[in-house]
Amino acid sequence: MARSRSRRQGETLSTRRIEEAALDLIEREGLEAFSTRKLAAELGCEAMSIYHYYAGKAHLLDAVFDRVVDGLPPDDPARPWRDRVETLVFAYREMAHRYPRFFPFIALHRHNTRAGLAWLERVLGVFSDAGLDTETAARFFRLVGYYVIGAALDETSGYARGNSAAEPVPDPEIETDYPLVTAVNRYFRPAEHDATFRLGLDILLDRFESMAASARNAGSGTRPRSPETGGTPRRASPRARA
Amino acid sequence: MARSRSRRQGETLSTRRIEEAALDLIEREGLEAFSTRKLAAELGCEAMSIYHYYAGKAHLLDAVFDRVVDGLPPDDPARPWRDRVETLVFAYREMAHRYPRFFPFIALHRHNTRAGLAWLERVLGVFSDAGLDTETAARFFRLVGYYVIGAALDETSGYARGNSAAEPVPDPEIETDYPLVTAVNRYFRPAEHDATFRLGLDILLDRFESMAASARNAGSGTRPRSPETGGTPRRASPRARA
DNA sequence: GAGTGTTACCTTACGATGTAAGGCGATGCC
DNA sequence: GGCATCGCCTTACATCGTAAGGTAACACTC
Repeated sequence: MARSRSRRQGETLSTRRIEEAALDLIEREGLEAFSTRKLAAELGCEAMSIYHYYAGKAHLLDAVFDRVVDGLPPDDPARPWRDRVETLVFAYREMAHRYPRFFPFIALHRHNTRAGLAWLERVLGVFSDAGLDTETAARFFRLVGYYVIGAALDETSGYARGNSAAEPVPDPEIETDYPLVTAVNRYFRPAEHDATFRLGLDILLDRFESMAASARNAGSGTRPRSPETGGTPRRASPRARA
Repeated sequence: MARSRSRRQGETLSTRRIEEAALDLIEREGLEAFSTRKLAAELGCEAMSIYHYYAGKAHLLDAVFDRVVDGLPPDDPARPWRDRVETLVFAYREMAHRYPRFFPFIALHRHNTRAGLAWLERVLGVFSDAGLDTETAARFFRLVGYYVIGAALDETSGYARGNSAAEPVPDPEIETDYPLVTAVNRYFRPAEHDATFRLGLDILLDRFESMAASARNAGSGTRPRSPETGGTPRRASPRARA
């Protein structure tokens, strides 16, 4: 019978095999096209066999999430602060590029599993070690996160996705009606992604670093006070600070 | 017959009625739970009736996308540059908060419809008017976009989504094993979103503005040269520029 | 080695989904 | 009055997640 096929081949199921096949299938066919039945076909088993290992499709995807996030690199507290952030940030971005179809799931998923929390804790550790108060570290952690996730999403899913759009505005019309879009398109090519990403990241980290520096200068011996735009960021924006 | 029910009630279908009901349903039940059948039930018609107006579900969603993006405010070229960006940026963010369940669709969707392109053109117009070269304007447009979209996604979908996670790590465990996550949680509450968002946005726009200022000072009469980290952003990051 | 559980996987079935194919009454035009 | 077009419906199908329950192979105990 087909019953013992997999066992005959020594291809017994396992969470590892299932999750790797799932990730593979997602990257090949996309997250929306991914189904337990297709996955089962790939694994040489029936769809319901997967439910022996996971309570449902969502739980399987959670496990894939964990597996990917768990693969992110560790932090090395011995190295300079900025190297540490950049290592983690670029590793995250590379992960997004390695799993572009699955990445939106990661980006929009609650990091409330152990692997997710461990990753958050790691990144928070680096921001904490920069020598600023908890609030400033927390805010920068978050806003750098906004930036990195936004960038990774846009690079992997933003322009590439052909979600549908029956009539994708003909090129000639774009050129005449949307001249700026046309002019700027040249800097949006994948070859430019690195440079653009670097630029924005540097701006954010520069500021964080200069705030840390001025906090250090300000008061040795005093509690870290709320520095520059740190403490309670003002609502009115601080125009050009030339 | 039920046939003429809708016509009796004077509730004839129309793209407008369909799209508004769709958006409403999506916001009530979520994007994934949205189906043409539920929408039809809401409209008092049959599922297939919708297909008279749209080639498919994807096209309907495209139309909803267009409708929402079309509702974004115009630009007022008479006002100061920074006010203009901020108006558009905050309007975009408010749109995300008004349609939190639909927003991920917008954020990850190609802006290749007329409404999408018009929006891009509008925002690009503001960045172009700041007085920097095309490349710098293009890069800042993009990286500010990364930031804003990342922030809006995180604020609306990031922490709120209970996508699944069978065993959501018990709080006591979080407190002992992930102390930084715990310490920092206080600054991640919705009440803090405004302040955090403002902080990051200001950092990015400050830099753009100061680059524009130094470009103006540098050469009146010369072509706008590539200023500061503009032209070809260096790979090696420019450490603390205290 | 017979009996008893447990594991690992399968079969069947159900309700939901997107949508292709085609029907049918009401309206508009000649 | 004849006929086309419009607006909406009926039916049908493939695909999806998964509930319920089965069953063969193995792991025990006695």
